[in-house]
Amino acid sequence: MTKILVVDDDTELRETITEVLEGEGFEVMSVGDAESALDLLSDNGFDLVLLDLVMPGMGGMTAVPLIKKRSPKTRVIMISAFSTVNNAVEAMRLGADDYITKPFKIEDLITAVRKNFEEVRLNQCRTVLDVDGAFNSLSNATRRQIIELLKENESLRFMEIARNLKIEDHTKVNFHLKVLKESDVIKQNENRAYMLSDFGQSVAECLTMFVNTLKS
Amino acid sequence: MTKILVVDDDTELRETITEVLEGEGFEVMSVGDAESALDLLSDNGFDLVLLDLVMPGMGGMTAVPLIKKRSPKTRVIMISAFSTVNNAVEAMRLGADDYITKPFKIEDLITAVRKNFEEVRLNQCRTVLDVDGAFNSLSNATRRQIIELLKENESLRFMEIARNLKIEDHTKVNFHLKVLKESDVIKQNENRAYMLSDFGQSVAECLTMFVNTLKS
DNA sequence: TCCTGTTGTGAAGTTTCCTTCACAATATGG
DNA sequence: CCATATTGTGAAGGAAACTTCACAACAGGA
Repeated sequence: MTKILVVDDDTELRETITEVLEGEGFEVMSVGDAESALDLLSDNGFDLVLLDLVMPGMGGMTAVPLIKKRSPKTRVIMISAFSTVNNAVEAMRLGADDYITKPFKIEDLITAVRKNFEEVRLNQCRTVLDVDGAFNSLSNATRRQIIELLKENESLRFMEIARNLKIEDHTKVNFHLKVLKESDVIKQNENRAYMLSDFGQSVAECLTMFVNTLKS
Repeated sequence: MTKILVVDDDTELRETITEVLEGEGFEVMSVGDAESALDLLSDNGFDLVLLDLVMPGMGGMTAVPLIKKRSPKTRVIMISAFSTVNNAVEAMRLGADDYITKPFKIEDLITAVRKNFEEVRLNQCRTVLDVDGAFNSLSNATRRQIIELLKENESLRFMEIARNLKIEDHTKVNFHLKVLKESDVIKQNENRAYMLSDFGQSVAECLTMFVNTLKS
């Protein structure tokens, strides 16, 4: 269930937005000022905040970085009646993920909300998969050795790797090579020799960076 | 079985060394020139090379970097009758791990060999354990999220973490917190709130570095 | 040609990791 | 003080990762 928090001092508008979004299947809460919003955010995990720019007490511009600090993965859409390019840019620089101007058609709001969720999902899928693959490769000591070996050596034949690692059972080596190949860390050239892929180069660099950082 | 390669043009000395080291329980091969040594090294996994500095054909000084490039984890002990400080320094700079002067007492040779193996083992134990722990922590997506959360937030209570991750089953969170605590990535303060340890700070930095590198 | 070393596959088996469940000790607010 | 929320433990089951085994295609050298 995706949770949205509406922050606006205009009670009527708040209720309208709440009803509409609940009609779209979201779980919505709303508060009238930024301070209450921040309190709520620290406990409950909201996915998105609709934040009014101008409010009594803390304004939206001040609230954005605080929200982002407290709950970094929560998306923030700024809503403003006093729209200038500068305001919009400033809000985005401070961490807002989107910016829409009042008055807005209710469909535009829904569109903006959906768009932001899609972006979140896309981002997560893309990089999480890559990072997952990389860490999966690196979580195993044998595979780390293979990567380091290939970083030193450009390209190596199967048995060269096996012997260098002093692993008797060649099928064991084969298993890990397969894993590395499936996550695109290594590839085979026309002579069946193994070498790092482009992605593998990055992973190898990260690995040494990592080891160096941990040593110190 | 630890394998040693002796490279020296003096056949008699080679045989002596071979016998002694075999008597000590090592598996020893020997060749009379650096070129043959390099051929052998690419296939078989030697742990240590005893390398004469002066030989007909390729000299030891030239051979050291080639050996290290071909087989980075193999230790190289340089042996020289023409010992000067400069030679020794240069050999070490080129990648030799130790340097002993001819003539030497046979015990000194054995001592040097043993010392080098111990260093290897120590190094491996030390850093491999740390790195292993770190990668073990990072190999799991939930644990990565926890680390990122704690990187943003300084310190968090148990339920704050659970809610932020949207994990219903709190014991699951507890499990991963335990793993992280056991590998010294996180710790608990006096209020039972969780925070990154010093080691955890490094790990967290590595993590973001890693993610950034992979994104590009 | 045969033989040996290389490279590979798929299917057990084994271990390690992760999740879930049942239960409990300790706060903390009303 | 009671009720509820928080925090924690250990054991049992399932899932995923790793290892081992049996077998085979294929190349190159004697």
